[in-house]
Order: sequence, then C-alpha cells, then structure tokens
Amino acid sequence: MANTSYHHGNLKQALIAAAREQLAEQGVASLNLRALARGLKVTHPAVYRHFKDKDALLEAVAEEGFVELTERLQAASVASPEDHARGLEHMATAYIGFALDHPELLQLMFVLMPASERMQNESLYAASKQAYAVLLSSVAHTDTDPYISSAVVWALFHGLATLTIDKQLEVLGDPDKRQKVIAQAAHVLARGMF
Amino acid sequence: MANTSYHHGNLKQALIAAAREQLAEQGVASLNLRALARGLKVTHPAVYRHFKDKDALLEAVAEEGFVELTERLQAASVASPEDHARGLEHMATAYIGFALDHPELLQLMFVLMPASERMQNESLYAASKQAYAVLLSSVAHTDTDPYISSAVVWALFHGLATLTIDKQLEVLGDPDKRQKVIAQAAHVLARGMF
DNA sequence: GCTTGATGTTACCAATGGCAACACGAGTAA
DNA sequence: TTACTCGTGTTGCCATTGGTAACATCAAGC
Repeated sequence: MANTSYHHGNLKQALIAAAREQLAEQGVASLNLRALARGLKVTHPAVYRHFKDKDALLEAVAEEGFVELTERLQAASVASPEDHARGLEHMATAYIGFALDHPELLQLMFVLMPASERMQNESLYAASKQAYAVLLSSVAHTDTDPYISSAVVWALFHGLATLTIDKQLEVLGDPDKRQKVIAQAAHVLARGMF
Repeated sequence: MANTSYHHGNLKQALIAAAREQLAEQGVASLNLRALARGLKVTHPAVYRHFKDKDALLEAVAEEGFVELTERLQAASVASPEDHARGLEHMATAYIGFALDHPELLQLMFVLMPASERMQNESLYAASKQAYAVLLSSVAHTDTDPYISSAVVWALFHGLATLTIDKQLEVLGDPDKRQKVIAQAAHVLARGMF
C-alpha cells in the first residue's frame, strides 16, 4: 500500500518501531502517543485502532525486547558448550551488552510493568519465559535444584545489568573494569556451583 | 501550630509521609500531587512552596528509602562479624526483606530516577552512598579488588530483590524456597570470594 | 455501483503538573 | 496599637496527555 493514501498501510509495526526509537532517545517518561502519531503523520486516536491503550503498545515493545534478549543469550550459550564457566561469562556479557544497548527497553521490560500485568498478556509472557528458559538450561547439569541455581544466576546477571544502567557503580562505567566485574561474577558462579 | 489555622504547620514532612503511603498502596504510576494535597486538606499548589516539583518530592521519599535500607544492612552486617558467609546471608535477607516490605519504594529509588538526576541532589546522593558503603566494608577483607567484589555482591543482592518484586521467578514467591535461594546465593558468594 | 468493514480524522473530555496573582496571618518594629 | 513584611496557602488559569464517540474515507466483495 502506498503511504500517500488515506490509510497508512502498516501503522501497527510502525508504531512499535517508533515507540522503541522514542524510548531509546528520550526515555520512557517522555514517551507519549501524540508525539508518536505525529512522527508517523497520523492523528493520535489512530493508535487506538491497533492498541487497546498505551500499555498495550508498551507491552508489544517489551515483547520485542524479550525476543532480542533471548536471541543474544542463546547465541552466547551455544558459543562454548563445553566450558561452563566461560559459557556463564559469555551469557553475562550478552545480558549486560543488551542492557547497554537498550537501557530504557530493559527497564520497560522489567520494571514498568508489574509481573501480574505481564502474565495477562499471553505472547509477552511466553516471550519472557523463553529468555528464562535459556538460563535454566545453562544450569541444568548442576547438582543443586536448577530452579534455585537459575534464580541465583538470573539475579546476578540482572543485577549487573540494572546497576550498569543506573550507573550506580562507577566501576561499571569503565568498560575495562566492567569486563573484570563480569569475569569475577562468572568466576564466583562457576566456583560456587559446579 | 494548630491544624485548624490557615497554615498547615508541617506540610513538608506530611507530604513525604503521604507520598510514601500512596506509593505503597497504589504504586508510583498513580501517585499524583493533587490526591496527596487533598488527603492533607490542602490545595495542590501548596506543594510547590516546599518542593520545586513532583520529582523533588519523590527524591525526598527516595532518600528516606536509602536511609532505611542502610539501617537494615548495617544491622545485618554487625549481626555476625566473624562468620563472613553468614554475614552475607544476613545482608541478602535484609536487602530482600526491604524489597518485600517496600517494593514500590525500591523501584523508585533505583529506576524511576536516572542516576544522573540522583547525583544532582546532594543529600540523596549521600544517602545512596552510605548504603553502598555498608556493602563495601563487608568485602573489605577479601583478596580481590573490593570495588569489583562489592559490585558482584551488590549486583546479586539487587538482582534478587528486583526479581522478587517483579515476581519474575515463582521460586521467590514461596518464602521457604526464597530463603533457600538466598542461602545458595550467599554460599556461592562465600565460596567464590573468600 | 452499492454495501460493508477496517482504518483514520475531528471534536471533545477529564486528569494532571505547573504557574501567576492574590490572600491570609504570625512576628516584628514603630 | 498600628503597619510592614515574609512565609505559606488559595484561586484561577494554562498546556499536555490519555482516552472516547461520532463521523469520514478507502478497499474489497457482491
């Protein structure tokens, strides 16, 4: 369809893409539907033909985030299938790399939406489950309860990622030291669990 | 001063307290100045006599949060000064306890405000530093660079706390299993670092 | 060509953060 | 006592934003 016509043609996907852009550039606080619509040469109520409300659009964005996070974790986990310690480091690096590339998106995925809300959106919930599944399989060979181990791994990764975003620790600002922290984290996990 | 008079008497503190309440009960999304003011029998522009804007009020709330978190961590860290592994477990329990008691507050403290903004508020920044200092001192005796070690510890604690809030992991929903995860986390840290 | 359904537009509303001008009232000095 | 002043609260207003309802337009099938 030509975008010169009355109808946009692919407004739904365009909205998600535009939302990701504005999210990355201006943060979630200043993300508003009217600006999105304006950017797409459309009036703002048009959004409601494709999304129930603002949250629904954000959920679609978050879902894309989980898909991408899953891909990165997957790629990292198959990189060194033998060496578990190194595998953990690769996954940690992947997780934090995602956080560095898409800080606002990660916040949206985890914080902006209460988990209860996330679970009511079937496809979003499925996407988040898939990301978790990668981590779960990475500790499947451990002695201890994999659910407990995976919680520890996930928490450490997630904590590193969020602290990196928040710039809470100066250490994580310097890429060199950041990698040392990641290595240390992977080391600690490996020594503590395997 | 009597609260029957034209002037409220202690509006600033009352606002902070009311904000904490509304934060805990309804979440940050629906926290609005007009409702706060209404609850205190005051019109909403009165808020601006005590806080530059909404963010300034939220920063004051966050600061109280950091003070309380610091107290809890401090209490936990002095509980078993000899046994480092047990000390870590106590601190983790304290951190997650705080997250369970004040989930929305913790999110406000870390997520709602970009770190850059936090650092521009001197007393808020100082309060957050103090919380970190407790953790830093808890790994001071380690061989490895304390800044790197503390980053790992902080990340693991923070990750556990945020995942608990998000109810991301079912494991963390059951108090019994939650304690197992905490124990495992402390165990991993202790084995990996000491 | 006419109808129908999907998609966009126009016109509106309520809630909210914030600003400006004014009002009150307690303390101070004459 | 009177008058001045400053801190604090109020009234009235505005712009932005999410959301709804009624109408308009286009594409596709009959």
